[in-house]
Amino acid sequence: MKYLKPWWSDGGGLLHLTILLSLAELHLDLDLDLYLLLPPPTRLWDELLLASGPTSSAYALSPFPASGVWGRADQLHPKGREPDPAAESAGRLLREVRALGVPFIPRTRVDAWLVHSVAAGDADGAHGLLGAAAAAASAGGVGASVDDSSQAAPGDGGDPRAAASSPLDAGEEEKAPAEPTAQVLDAAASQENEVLGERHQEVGHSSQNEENEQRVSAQEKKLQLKNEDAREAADKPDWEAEKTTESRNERSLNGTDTAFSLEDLFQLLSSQPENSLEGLLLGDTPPVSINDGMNSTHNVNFSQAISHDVNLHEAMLLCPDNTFRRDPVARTSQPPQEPFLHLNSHTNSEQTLPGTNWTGFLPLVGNQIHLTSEDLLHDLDINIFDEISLMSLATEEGFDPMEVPQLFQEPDSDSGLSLNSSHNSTSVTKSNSSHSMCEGGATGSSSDLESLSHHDLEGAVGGYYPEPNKLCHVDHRSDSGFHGDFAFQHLFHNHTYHLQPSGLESTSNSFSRYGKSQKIRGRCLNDTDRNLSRDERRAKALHIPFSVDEIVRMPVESFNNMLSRHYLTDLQMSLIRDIRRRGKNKVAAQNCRKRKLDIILNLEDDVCNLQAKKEILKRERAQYNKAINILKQKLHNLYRDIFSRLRDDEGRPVNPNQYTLQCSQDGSVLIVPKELMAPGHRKENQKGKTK
DNA sequence: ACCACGTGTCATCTA
DNA sequence: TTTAGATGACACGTG
Repeated sequence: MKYLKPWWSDGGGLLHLTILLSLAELHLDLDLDLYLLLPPPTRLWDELLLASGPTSSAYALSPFPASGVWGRADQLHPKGREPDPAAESAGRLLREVRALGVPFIPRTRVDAWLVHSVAAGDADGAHGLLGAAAAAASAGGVGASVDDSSQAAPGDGGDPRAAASSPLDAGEEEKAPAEPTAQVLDAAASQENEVLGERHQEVGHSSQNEENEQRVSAQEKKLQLKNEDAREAADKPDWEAEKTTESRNERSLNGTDTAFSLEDLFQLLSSQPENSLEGLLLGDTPPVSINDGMNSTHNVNFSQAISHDVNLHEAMLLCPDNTFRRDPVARTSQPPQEPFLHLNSHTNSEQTLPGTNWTGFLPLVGNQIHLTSEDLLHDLDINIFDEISLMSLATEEGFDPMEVPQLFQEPDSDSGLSLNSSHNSTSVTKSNSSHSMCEGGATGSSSDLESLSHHDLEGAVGGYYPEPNKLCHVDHRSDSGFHGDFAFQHLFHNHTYHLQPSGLESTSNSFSRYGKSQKIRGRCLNDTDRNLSRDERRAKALHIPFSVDEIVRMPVESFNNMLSRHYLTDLQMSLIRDIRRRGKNKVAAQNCRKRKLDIILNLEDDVCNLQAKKEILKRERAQYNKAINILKQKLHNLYRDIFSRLRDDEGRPVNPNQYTLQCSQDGSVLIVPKELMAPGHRKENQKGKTK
């Protein structure tokens, strides 16, 4: 899992769309629909392209005509390629939509979106982005898929309406004509359900109103059932509730799920009076009957809905005319064309800021999106959201790194991180809890940050609740409602970096904490986070502006210069130094072990070589001994032969026991009596006797 | 459950 | 004296 963080500054308003991209999917899924709003070319593009690979169908629709960059993401590479007609068509559509102020939403096959921050007082800008994004998504052709766009674009002459007819729209949507841009604008103007009826009249589908009513009724039933499930889950212990959730997930995957869905939320939103979103978010709204389009209706409290994992994006994408529906059959039949929106209710707390009228854009989206059970498969890792929230802070204006440790502070570290959007029993974004969610009561807590809080960040300055406008979070887990400070009560645990004077922790503590974090990491982190080292996640959490690799590998001078060039808090500085120390030591330990291993291997080789030499020497020794014995035997035989032939002066045989043979330097051989072979005199005696 | 191995980390030593 | 590197020891994960 890897997330990219596009941004878009719209007329002074700043809105962050933090996107979680399953880059693994990018690699695996050739039918990926990826539309991003990014100001290319940026490093993000490189990352995206690098991650997505040449086979992915990532599209980028730049909201900036001035950038002149439109087209497929892989064609937006700084190297520069010719944009394909489909992308140009989509770009023209987007420009038109943007010029008309129609909402636009990037249709992205992502694990999750996070509408992070909308600058206060710039509601128009925010609406422009979000609305435009929604419109683009509704246009379908823009966000459908590469194939879709490429099929529609070449001949449409840039007509956005052509692109607006999404092949993805299946079922009832296929009955409805493609919604032209003008109608998108109408949808933008319509912020209440009643407007939707007008829109349907315009398109000549008055009968849809009746259908809508039927769907509303069905959704009401559905939500009623869901509320019952929620109540049941609330009464059950955690593990049982979890089982219930899993069971529900399974049902959802089978297409029979009646879990609270996007349309539920959207209907709820649409049914709310204008400017009531804030009230909704505060959880002070009465239950609303919602039809899920599947013959069930539910009374849903908005706070409950939010807490039940309803994504704001999802809400944005919902069609207020209730034409939105889920079509598992169509999804399975056309998997590549299915919109793949994994949505979560991570909203920016700034939505409650004055001047940000979220209700203005939410109902603007007059698009039809049918969620698929596949959507539910893509869980959102809570850790990512944790980090997204933090990273988003870093990009916002007025971000103070000093706040980071304070952000980590949370009164109840065991309450579980509520970023676990998929842990609620009625989550529409069903998550695969097997790999993204923690088990147990503290489910959803970010192991990453939890490791920080529980293991490394303890003792840091705290007691501070982050400013609401700095965070974006919805507690999907809470069944108790949607409180005004919901976004901050569960977002951060005691995620504080433990700063000691030495920057180090005692061995025992660090060991125990390390072990705990390892366990938590293994249980809670998704694949990407699991691949991240602890320091990497720490650095990410503290917004260290350097990569761990840089910190570790950088030469000392460069490292010091780097530290001096950037304003870093003591906390960050301490973490950086710790990261560098640990990284260096890690490399040193690896080198040391490698050396040790090499030494051992060399010694083993030496032992083998020496043993081989020893064997050779043994064999040589044996051979030499054998040769010596042969020579001795020969010499002995020679002696016997010589003495057998020797005769004394009287002609008698010479006794070899009494005489011996001596070779002189001149080659002559002497016969010397043994008793005369005294040291120092033998030579002379021998010579004299021989003579 | 036990063991071997690899790895990260810390404390300490060394150049 | 400071510092980066080396290394022993410990804890943990994994097969």
